[in-house]
Amino acid sequence: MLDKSHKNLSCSTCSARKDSIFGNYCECDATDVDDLKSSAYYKKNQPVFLEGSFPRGVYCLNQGKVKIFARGDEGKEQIIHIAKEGEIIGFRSMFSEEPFKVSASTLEECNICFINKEDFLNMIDTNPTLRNGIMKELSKELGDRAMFITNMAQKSVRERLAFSLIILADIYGEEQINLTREDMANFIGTATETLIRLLKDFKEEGILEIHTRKLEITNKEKLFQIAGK
Amino acid sequence: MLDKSHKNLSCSTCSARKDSIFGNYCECDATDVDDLKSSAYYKKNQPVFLEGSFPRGVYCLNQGKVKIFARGDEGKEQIIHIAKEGEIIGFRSMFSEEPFKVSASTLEECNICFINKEDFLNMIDTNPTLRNGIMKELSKELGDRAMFITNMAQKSVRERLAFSLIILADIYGEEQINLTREDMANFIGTATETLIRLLKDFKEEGILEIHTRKLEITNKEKLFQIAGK
DNA sequence: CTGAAAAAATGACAATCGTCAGTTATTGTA
DNA sequence: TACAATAACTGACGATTGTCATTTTTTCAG
Repeated sequence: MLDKSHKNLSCSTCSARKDSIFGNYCECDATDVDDLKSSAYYKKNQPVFLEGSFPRGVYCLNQGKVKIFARGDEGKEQIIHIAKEGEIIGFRSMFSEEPFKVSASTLEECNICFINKEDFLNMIDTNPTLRNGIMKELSKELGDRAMFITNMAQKSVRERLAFSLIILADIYGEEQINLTREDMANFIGTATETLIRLLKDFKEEGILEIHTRKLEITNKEKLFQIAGK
Repeated sequence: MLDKSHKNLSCSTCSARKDSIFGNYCECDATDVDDLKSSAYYKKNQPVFLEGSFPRGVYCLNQGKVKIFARGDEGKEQIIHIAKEGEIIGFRSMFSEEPFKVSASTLEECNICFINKEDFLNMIDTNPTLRNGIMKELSKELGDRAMFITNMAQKSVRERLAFSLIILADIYGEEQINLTREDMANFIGTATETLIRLLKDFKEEGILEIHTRKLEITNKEKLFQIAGK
């Protein structure tokens, strides 16, 4: 499944392509992108890019999940987003011409392709469909963040956990949610201990089963109820 | 200062123009925009656009401040952003082709210009400089929101108040901060009562003076200290 | 397979913060 | 100017949630 050779990933056979901006918006041949990109294997917990540095290009996730996070004043991580197969990450700072405001780090073993800044910007300039796709993506995300902020500000930790589990279940799809308690707490915006206690509550309420690190949602309906709406 | 005639605002004499995307990125003549836009006078607390509706165009603030807010499950407002003179609002949903995720409402008397959706999209398509400006703006905002989320999730209400006062002081510039306690609480993400108590604390600590609704910051240095970094 | 390190879990405790209920002050308007 | 409506403020109280300290479990490298 995972290709550790760093070489023979191809866009034309990329299983993540259909979920990606390229798949949806790029009329151009997959091979066009193929020629430009390079691909690499990442181990678990390996940085992809770091807050403060300047982008040299964009990353397209072929396989695996990546956390996007900011750091608070005391260095505590706040996970803003968890990117999965098909997503392109790291392009925002390229447009804003600022250093990265966030860092990205793999949550599991990953295959990630890389497209050079110049090549990517060139694609954007010459391909209106792709460009519109990117603008759409940026705008959509801004809307999502508004909701995220509202949830953070107004919901209790219990409600936020329910809400976040729904999001995570969606990201992990068929798989079981697989995050350290610390990462999960940093996504929800709470202390690790509080998260653990609430997970136990949820378990006792029959909402989920805990298989050590992996979580299995058994009553999604109730999660919606707790999350509110 | 405020023009209630709905008619004789001109981009070429617009004092907000220099702070706007148009001023910075649009090589085109101000009169080009002039011909397309219409302008209107808004009373205090008047909606500009509403969550759930579809955008018909974009709004350019000539005079006055506008709050951008989402609503939580119980209908409580969460203010995401306060827009001031020169800012363009309402264009995100135009790109995402979704209904508005947020609402906008005037905080004071305003003059606001309106540009039709088709005309604006046409400008974007034909003017790469403007387009890049918009993309830069979208990306920058996404970075800001990541920080906003982190602050919401990790800072205490006291720290958030300090942080928010710094932002508000910047938005209000020479003027004194002028918001209802409720709006301010909805910006910080706390209960109105808590906000009032903390403002009193800050006053006693010599950080600000309260002139009923208006706030005068007297010790910005200390605010930075409390906000953390 | 084993031991060390990392992660998960538990308990005790205090403080922050939200809620409710009520009073005082301010604003806008007839 | 007075009155109603809105906003600002105060007090009491308890629940939620964070912190610290410690134990148990899991993971992983040698």
